[in-house]
Amino acid sequence: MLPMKSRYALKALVFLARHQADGPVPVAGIANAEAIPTKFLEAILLELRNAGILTSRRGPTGGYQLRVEPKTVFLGDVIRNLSGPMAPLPCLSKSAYHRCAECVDEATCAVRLLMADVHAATLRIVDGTTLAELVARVDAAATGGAEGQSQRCRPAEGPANNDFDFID
Amino acid sequence: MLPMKSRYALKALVFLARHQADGPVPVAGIANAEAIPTKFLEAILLELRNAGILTSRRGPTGGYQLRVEPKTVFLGDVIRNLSGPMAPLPCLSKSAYHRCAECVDEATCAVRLLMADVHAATLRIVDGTTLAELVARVDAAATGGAEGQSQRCRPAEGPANNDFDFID
DNA sequence: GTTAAAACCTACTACGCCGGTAGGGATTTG
DNA sequence: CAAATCCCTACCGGCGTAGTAGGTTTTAAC
Repeated sequence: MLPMKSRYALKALVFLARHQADGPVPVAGIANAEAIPTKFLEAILLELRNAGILTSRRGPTGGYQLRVEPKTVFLGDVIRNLSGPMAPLPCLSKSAYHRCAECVDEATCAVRLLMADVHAATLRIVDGTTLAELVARVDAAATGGAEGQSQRCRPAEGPANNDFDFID
Repeated sequence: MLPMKSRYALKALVFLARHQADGPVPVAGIANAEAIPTKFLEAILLELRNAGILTSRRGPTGGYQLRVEPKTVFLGDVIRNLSGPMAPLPCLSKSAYHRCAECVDEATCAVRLLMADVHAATLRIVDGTTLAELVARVDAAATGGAEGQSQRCRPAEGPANNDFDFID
């Protein structure tokens, strides 16, 4: 499960990308629009600011706004900053690697071999998509309707087979 | 993070696939070989038996063994049986769907659009790989050494670009 | 038929993390 | 100065994870 922190952060960033021209937006404004607990969002935006993604201004007419262009914000970095590394196994994390206690031989660990692929696939998506691309995709989903649903952030690799119907 | 339950289960299944010819294997044997807490593994194997993947025999010379062929065991089902649905958002789960409370419009939810791709990519791997394929891959990693590392469970789709170096 | 090995079952628990809340302090505008 | 806003520290309840404890039942071997 993607933690609420990261979910709220992504929503707020999309919102801020939309309102780039409006100058600083106060926390309460975003919280109301996106149905996010205000105080919680406050802490989240602070972290995004410390991560260099947002700038803030205090006092009346203050608020938060994007510090950098949406096309330079990689969503993987957003998630990582707020919720830490997303490796499915400690031995697959580069930033927080540590050996699995129970692992007899890491090189031939079946779990690791499997999850390495999952991890790589996840990273390819979240680190291969920018905030700008995500906003564009939301727009496509809103205006395009059905055609927005089948659209992807990146052109699908290989044969475009959306024909799997797995359960979860 | 993949829960320990699923990790242990995968390890045990690989072990059992290797020892298919030996008849029933007692829990303690697997636990010792794979460095898994015996009582915990006991509960896990019981669940796998209830899921129809293993059979058991009681008494001396008893133990667990695979009920079905390794190539019919999909790893996604193993994880799902032990740790529940693996959707990154409740609104992406088919088996346990429920609407996100904070989501204003599901069809245009940015978080959902992004995570849907992640989810699909994950399912393609875990539901597209069988126990038999995983065993084969462990073998390749063990004997082949370096060439085993770059090998995938399935032929890579599209251009084989392993050239991303993301952090987590 | 006794012993022992194993599966099976129920209950309990310690710990950490997640998702907040509370309350105030600092800064800036009007 | 007043008010709006960001900023900071501290706290907390609930839940899930990763086990442990302690038995009962079945079955094979002697």
